[in-house]
Amino acid sequence: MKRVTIKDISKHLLLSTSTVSRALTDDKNIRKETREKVLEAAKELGYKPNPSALNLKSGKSNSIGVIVPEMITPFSSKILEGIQNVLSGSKFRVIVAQSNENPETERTNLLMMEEFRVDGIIINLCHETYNHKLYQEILDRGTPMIFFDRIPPSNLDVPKVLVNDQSTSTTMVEHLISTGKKRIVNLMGPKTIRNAIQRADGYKKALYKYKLFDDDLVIETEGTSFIHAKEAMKRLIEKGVVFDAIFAFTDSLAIGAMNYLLEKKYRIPEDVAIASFSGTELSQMVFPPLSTVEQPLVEMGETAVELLLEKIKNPTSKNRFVQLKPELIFRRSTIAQQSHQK
Amino acid sequence: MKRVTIKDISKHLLLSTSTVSRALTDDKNIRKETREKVLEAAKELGYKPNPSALNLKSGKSNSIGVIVPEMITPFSSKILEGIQNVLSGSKFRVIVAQSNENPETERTNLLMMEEFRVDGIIINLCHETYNHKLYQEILDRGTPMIFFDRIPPSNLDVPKVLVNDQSTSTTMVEHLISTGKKRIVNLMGPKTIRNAIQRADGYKKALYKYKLFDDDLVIETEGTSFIHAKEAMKRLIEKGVVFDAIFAFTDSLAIGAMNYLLEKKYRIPEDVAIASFSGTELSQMVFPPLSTVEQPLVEMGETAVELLLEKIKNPTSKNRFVQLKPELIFRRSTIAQQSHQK
DNA sequence: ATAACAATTGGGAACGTTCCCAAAATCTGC
DNA sequence: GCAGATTTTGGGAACGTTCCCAATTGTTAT
Repeated sequence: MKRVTIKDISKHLLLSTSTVSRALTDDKNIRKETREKVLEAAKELGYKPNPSALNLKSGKSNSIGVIVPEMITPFSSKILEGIQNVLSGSKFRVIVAQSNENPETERTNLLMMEEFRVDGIIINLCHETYNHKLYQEILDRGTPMIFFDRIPPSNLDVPKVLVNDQSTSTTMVEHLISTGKKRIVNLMGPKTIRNAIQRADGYKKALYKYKLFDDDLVIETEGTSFIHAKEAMKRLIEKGVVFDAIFAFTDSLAIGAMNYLLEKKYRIPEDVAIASFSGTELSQMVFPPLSTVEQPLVEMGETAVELLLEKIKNPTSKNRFVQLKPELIFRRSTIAQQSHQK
Repeated sequence: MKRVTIKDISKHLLLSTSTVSRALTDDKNIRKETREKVLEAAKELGYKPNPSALNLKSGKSNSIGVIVPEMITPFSSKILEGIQNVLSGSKFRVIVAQSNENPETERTNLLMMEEFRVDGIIINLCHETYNHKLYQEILDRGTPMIFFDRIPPSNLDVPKVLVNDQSTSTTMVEHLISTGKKRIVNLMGPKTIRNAIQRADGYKKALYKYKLFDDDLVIETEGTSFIHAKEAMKRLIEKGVVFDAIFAFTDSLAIGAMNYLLEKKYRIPEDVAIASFSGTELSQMVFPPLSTVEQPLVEMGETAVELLLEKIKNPTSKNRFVQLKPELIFRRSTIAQQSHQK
């Protein structure tokens, strides 16, 4: 299975490899007729450039690394869709790795990508601080990185894409309040995730404003899976906390909580209303469908690559911080009637 | 950001590049002390081999392409987990592409991977026949391919991994029958997917056996998303078909159908029991949780890479066809009581 | 027709490795 | 102590490309 190389073309046409290369790279220093002849022969012989040779020459791998904490929910899938949208047809390939919510795995993935000399990395962290030093090192060694969704603390000056977690959370919690709920639980994710804290802050702001805040209402989960939400709900109920609504950190947590409550014969939303934050199909796949903060995930992916391409093109460009606008979608988990449904 | 090369080491130690290379590749023709000296220097200088150079030399890219129809459900994610399990720590990198259930995109992905000279491709088809010729061409040009889950017709002699769709479906449908259901709908996927037909065959076998078959009970969906299931259910009900159970092609379809019915105030499983086929977390994320045929997805991924590595090592090895054993899990969507739940 | 210049082409180094072959160093046994 | 065998090292081609520089061809103005 010998592959056609530039040399094969040059032999076939009795031209030098330089000339063939010129034709293929659209160099101006070549006669039109020659170029056409070469392109024709290339097509006829089925020539495909050898990426490794290109990479070796240029020192660039023409590939972009994407690291995500998980792919169990459609969240990352949507982001990837956005990334592919921008990159399809370009010279860049995408290499994807999952950290499985484990900072050590994230570390391995990062080093693997760097070793592979990707032209840049797009990453959604799984722990706010654990690999902080490594990010800086990789950046210093010259690989640009873009952060989205779960971003690092602000003392790391890097391009970022995300939505305004705090103010959007406030709005969503105010919606719960507007439906008459007074005892709203914040099912927050682990504190090692920045957004969990941001969204909790937004929640608190709303509760303070309406003088509804109570420490007992805030409960932290140990992880981000629906199972962790069930555990947390169990704890909450055993503790005897009274509540009539839940604002959850993500769709998965909201779903775990909702199922636990349905099992215990609670009515949603009459007994307990549930709102979440995410933007994945999951919120529509359960019953009743969830009111949620729908983040523009595809757009987030697109934006992230664009920021990266900008950085690759011009490494000294300023680090931009793009904030996207999420949409609040009200569904039956907070509103009993059929109206208002998307 | 100049990277450390073998030449840097050789200059640093006043050795030839050949010797350094020998030390690094664990060649026996080298003095122990020399090797140690080199390895130490390599570590000290932070040497990392340049993959492109390796690839150029060997003609291999040390990467494996994985093509999946979608990543909205956790199905592909589980498969990837298995693939990563086997490959992590190996020299192979994984490149993932989604076909978005579009055979044309699948085609582009395949050609892209071939152009990138992946060492092999692991694929889950999105259409049984559309790219049939291309598979053969790629195989003929020397890139091994492994098929899993949705496989091509048997006239393509390739390694495959899957579960026994037909007989397992029969068993699951018999479970529905055993709970007293008599009008069992087969919510089958599109006929362009082999497994949809296989599972439908298994379904039919069970219904024939108990003399319960009725053409009206079989309904094809236009796609594999939960929305397609809702559409199909709407059609079915408008047609006036009476039914008391559903056997769905996948979790997503089952969920779509279930939500549609919950919305219409059907009780699950009392009015309509629902069973599906898949093995993803989705079946546990909904309420009531779904009885489903749980496929060993991680194992399926692992097996697929193993078959591929076998093929890469020995291209003329026989094409194996591995059939994995799924597990039937009975949950509340078919059994009202709390017992029997996993 | 010819010098001067522009357009086009060819030769060959370079990217970072491996590996074949030859050279050098070391080790045998007598 | 030396021929011959063996171990260890170095030189340099090769993988497929690009790109600099030089060589060739074509064009223009005198």
